Amino acid sequence: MIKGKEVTIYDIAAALNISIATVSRALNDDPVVNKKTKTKVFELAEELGYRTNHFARNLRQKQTRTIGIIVHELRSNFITSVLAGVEKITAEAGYDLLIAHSSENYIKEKANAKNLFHKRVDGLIASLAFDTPDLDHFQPYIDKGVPVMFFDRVEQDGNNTIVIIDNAKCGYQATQHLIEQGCKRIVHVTSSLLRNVYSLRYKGYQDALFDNGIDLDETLLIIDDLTEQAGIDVAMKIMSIKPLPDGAFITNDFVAAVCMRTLKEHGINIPGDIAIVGFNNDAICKLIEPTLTTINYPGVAMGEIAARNLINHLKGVSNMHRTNTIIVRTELIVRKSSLRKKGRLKPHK
Amino acid sequence: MIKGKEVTIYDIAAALNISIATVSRALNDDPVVNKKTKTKVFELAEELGYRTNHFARNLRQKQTRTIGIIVHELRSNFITSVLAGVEKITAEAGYDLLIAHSSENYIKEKANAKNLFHKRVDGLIASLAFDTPDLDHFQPYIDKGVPVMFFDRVEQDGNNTIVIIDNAKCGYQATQHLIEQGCKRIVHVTSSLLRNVYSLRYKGYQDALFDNGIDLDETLLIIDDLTEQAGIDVAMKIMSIKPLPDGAFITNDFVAAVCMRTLKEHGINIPGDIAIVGFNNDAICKLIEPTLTTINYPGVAMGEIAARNLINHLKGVSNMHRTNTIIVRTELIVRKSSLRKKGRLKPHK
DNA sequence: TTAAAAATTGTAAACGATTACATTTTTTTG
DNA sequence: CAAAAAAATGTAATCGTTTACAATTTTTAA
Repeated sequence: MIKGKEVTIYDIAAALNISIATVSRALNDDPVVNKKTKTKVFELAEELGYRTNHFARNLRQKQTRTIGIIVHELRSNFITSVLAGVEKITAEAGYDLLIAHSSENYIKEKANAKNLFHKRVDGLIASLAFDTPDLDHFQPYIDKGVPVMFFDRVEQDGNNTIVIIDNAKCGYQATQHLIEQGCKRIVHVTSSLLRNVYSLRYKGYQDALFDNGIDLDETLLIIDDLTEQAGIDVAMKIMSIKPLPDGAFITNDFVAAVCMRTLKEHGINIPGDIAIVGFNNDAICKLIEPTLTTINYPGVAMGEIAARNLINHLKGVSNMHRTNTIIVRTELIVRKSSLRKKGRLKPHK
Repeated sequence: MIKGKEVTIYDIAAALNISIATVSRALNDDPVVNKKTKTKVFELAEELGYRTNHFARNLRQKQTRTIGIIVHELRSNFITSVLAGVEKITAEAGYDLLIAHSSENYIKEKANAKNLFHKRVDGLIASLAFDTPDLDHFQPYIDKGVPVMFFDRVEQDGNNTIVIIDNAKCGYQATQHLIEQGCKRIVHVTSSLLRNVYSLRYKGYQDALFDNGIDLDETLLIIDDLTEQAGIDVAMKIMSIKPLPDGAFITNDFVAAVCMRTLKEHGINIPGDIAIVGFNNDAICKLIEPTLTTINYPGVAMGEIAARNLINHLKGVSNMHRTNTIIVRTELIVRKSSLRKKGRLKPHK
């Protein structure tokens, strides 16, 4: 391999005294070319350090073999899991992955959508930011026929293919569990109700209360962002409510953990005074004290499913637009932070 | 914008009755073209939904405007921070980022290196897997003159540009701190000593012991991988040592947290019986009990620095090969898990 | 042995930009 | 007003593949 100069199929063709067409076909393992020729081409290519020029290829073939993914945040356990799942599938299928993150910012999300569109990704996977009000910025993809797959944070207008969990059910389960543990005044700590994930969990919370004959008390609803400070503020707010709530369903494990720490620092017993359920099943759940009851959120699986569907669609194996909504299984994992009635449910490992 | 058909500079040229050369120049904001023409081109491009064909451009210009990054693991706080830093800088500079992860596997790392090489990234940023024995798989980059920047997990053979922390110093500080807290038999829990980060921390540990006149006891060295099970095993191993060690320097916060939990479950008091220092300053440090003393590891900064240096080099602003080693600042953050002598050092917030 | 069929290879035109060089148009200057 | 200088535009080659179609070579069958 000679420094600087790139080897092209012309070099191989010249050296072997055959045409570039044959070299190209050989390199692509076209069954039409003679096996001996193929071997010679492969060997010489290896020897010369040939690498295909993807730009020439893509220019000709009009496809990029690239998938774009827009996430609302990079530094999140859940998102990293999704990315791992997506990466696994796309890599296996020979696609590149272009990752963009919006930092929960609609403006940045729009810019990312535009950028990836101009980069001509063959398909897009996206999870929306907190404050994304509509899907207009994805319209160019629709117009050009580029498939878009939304996951987790979605708009449920019925026109897109989405991979989600049953947030309402999760909210219901979490709340129901707290009620079964004897809680009557349950705080719900969540984030922007504009986002499906939060509004639906809230709905599940409301339904569970209703089904158990508990009146909805809107003063028990606390909205926060997902920062550490939010966890502290939430704890302070909870303690300021009189009489003290006896349960809390917090839609994020990290916030729940910070909140718990703060409550404990103020002498509140968990689950004795307040039983707590989080959301996500992050690693911290098993490390804090008491261990945190939570909803297990299958990040890797969601990533794999989104990527697989998208790629199958691109390959023409299946038609994404027929399957509209994919719901991934979740589970309530009961740990000590919510277990008051010993023996009624056995704590999950 | 018409569905299906891509708009090219030919379309714009034809519509405006000018040559494609002028359109190309206008689009690139070449000062040579008339302002009025430029406006017309821009407006029509916008109206028709023109998007540059990066393949045609890159084919012609022989550059990809893409940076590759190989990380040893995706699902890690530290790595995600680095990625966030890298992404910020590369995005600002208009470069794409291709992310590959090796899952701590040398074979996969080699495959990734090869793949990104064939994708012709303009530059590469990499952190090595546990068991990577040499840098041969990066030789093609060197041969072709593609700059490679290693960070964190590196080989210090002196030929590459690397961004690291002073691991030996960190190891020394952590150990010295434990000694100052009265520890005499300090366990060192770490990972593959083939990797610089771990071997140097071990060296720092040894030096601190030596400087304090404490004999090195090799039975107090425990090697693990970084899984949850490892944390449990480590705890069991520590408890089996007689007499019980009175301190532990564990080179990973997560392992330290799991280990602490297990020790506590077995009735061991922290820091009373065993004082513990972790490494990384992950979010869990402040959430577990007692809060974990650790070394703050500046992930975002390392990512930014690596990316900035690489890009400056690519732009010809600076020559990477002149700066060989960049050392990023770290700090010991003292929390409760190691604080025995009250008042000697005040616990960090 | 030879015509037809099958296998293999070759020719040349895309793909959509950039850019050196040439040409035309406009402005400046004496 | 004409010539020179400056500004703007155009022509055409190039980047490295893929691929429809044509041409050649080899194999098969009668």
